[in-house]
Amino acid sequence: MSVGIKISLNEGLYLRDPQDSDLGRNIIKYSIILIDEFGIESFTFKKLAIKINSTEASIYRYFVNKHILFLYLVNWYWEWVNYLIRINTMNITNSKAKLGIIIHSFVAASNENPLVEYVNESRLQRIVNSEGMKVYHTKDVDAENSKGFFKSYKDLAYAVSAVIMEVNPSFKYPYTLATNLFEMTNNHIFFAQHLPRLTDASIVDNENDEVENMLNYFVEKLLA
Amino acid sequence: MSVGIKISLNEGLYLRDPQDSDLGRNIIKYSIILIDEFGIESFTFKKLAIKINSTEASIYRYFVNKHILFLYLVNWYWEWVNYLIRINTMNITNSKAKLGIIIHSFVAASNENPLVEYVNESRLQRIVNSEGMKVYHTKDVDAENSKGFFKSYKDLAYAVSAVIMEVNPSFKYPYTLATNLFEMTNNHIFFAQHLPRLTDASIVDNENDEVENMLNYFVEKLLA
DNA sequence: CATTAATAATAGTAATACTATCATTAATAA
DNA sequence: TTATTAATGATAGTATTACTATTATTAATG
Repeated sequence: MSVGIKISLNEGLYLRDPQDSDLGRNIIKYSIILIDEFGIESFTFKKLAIKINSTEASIYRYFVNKHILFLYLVNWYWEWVNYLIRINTMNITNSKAKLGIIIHSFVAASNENPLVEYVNESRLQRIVNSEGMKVYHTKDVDAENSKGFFKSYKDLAYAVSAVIMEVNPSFKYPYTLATNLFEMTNNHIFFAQHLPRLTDASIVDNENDEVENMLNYFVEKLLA
Repeated sequence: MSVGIKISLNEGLYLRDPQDSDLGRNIIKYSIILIDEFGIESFTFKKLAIKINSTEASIYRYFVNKHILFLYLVNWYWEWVNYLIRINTMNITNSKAKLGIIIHSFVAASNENPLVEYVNESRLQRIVNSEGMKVYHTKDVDAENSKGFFKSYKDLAYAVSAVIMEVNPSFKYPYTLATNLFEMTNNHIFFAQHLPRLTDASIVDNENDEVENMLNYFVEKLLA
C-alpha cells in the first residue's frame, strides 16, 4: 500500500478498486502513459495488457470498458485539482489571491508534489488538457451523470464559483466563469501547442505562464 | 444540382466531392442525422450505408474514414457560420453591434435560412455544440493542420478577432476571446441541457437566449 | 451504340471490444 | 499445515468495426 492520500472516487467507476492492488495500480500507471503517448482513440485494453504483461480479461475485472477507465482518470484529475485548491487556498484570506491560486492550479497542476507514485501528474494533465472534454461530450452523459460520474467536476465548479462570489458577490455567472476558466486552460494550452492561430498565448520553455496571465486578465476584467 | 451557394471546403477532406452527386449529398444528409441521433462514436459507415440503401465501399469512395467525414461536416459548419457573419454584418458600421451579431450567429445559427436542402442546420449545430471539439482534439492535429483542415476555424477566429479589435484596439487577447466565444457557446448550450450545475444558463423553450445574454455580458466586460 | 464512370454486390481480412472457461498462484482462515 | 477462496493468467471464441479488393450492373456521355 502506497503512502499518501488515497483519492476517493465514485465507486461506480470501477469494478474492483485499482488503488488496492499491484495490477490495479499498473493499469492506472500505464494507461496514463499509453493514452498520453498515443491518444485515447488508439488506446486499447489489449495494448495495455501487453504493456503490463497481463491480459485483457484481467483489465476487464477492474473497468467495464476503456471509456470508463478514461473517465476514472479524468475524475482522478478533477479530484486532485480540487485537493490542490483546497490545501493551497486554506490559509489565504484574500479572495482575489485565492482565485489566482486556483488559476495557477489549473495551469500548473503537474508541478505540484505527486500524491501517489503510480500517477504521473504531468502526463495526466496533458491528457486532460488535450482530450479530457471527450469524457462528457457523449450520448451517455445523462445516464452517467445520474450515476454521479461527473460529481468531481461539479464540486470543482462549485468551489471555484464560491471564490468568484467572494471576489464579486454581484457577479451573475459564477459557474459559467468557473468552468470556463478550467476549459480555457485546457483549450489554450492545447491551442498554443497545436493550433497557435486560435489563441494569443504561446508556450515558452514548456511553461504556461502566458496562459496563466491571460486567465488572470480575464478574471480581473470580468469581476471588476 | 441544388440551388444556392456551394460551400467550398478543403479538397483534401474528400476523395470525390459529395456535393456533386445524389449519393454524396445523401451521405452528408444522413450522416448528420445519424450522428445527431446516436453520436459520433456509434456512427459507422456500415450503418450509414444501410440507412441510405448503399454500401460501405461506395461511401469509402467519398471519404477516407469517418473521422474525415466528421471533419468535413464540422468544416461545413465553420464555413457556414463564417458566411452568416459576413452577410449579416455586411452593412453594419457599429463594431459593438457587429459583435452582437456574431454572438447571435454562434448561438442561433440554425435559425437562419438553410443554404442547401440536404444539410439540416439545426442538427448540424447540435452536433457541433456537443461533439465538434473532438475533431481537433486528436493525435493527428498537427498532420491535419498542416494540410489546412482547420483553416475554416482559423478564418472564423480571424474574422471575429478583427471585430474585437475594432471594438477595443488595445485588447490583448483577440484570438483567445474569439475562439472562447465559439467554444463557450458550444459548451454552455451543452451544459445547460446535460450538466446544468456546470453553467448559469438554462435553455427555455429550446431557445438559447440566456447563453447569448451571458456571452454578450462577458464581451461587454472584457472589452470595456 | 460503344465507352466510361459511378455505384452496387459480394467477399474477405485484421483489429477491436468484448465474454467465457479453466488453470494456476497467492493470501488467509481454520 | 492444509483447505478454502480470491485474484490473476492463459486461452479461446464471437460480433462488430474498419477497412480493401473484385466483379457485376447501371447510368451518363460522346
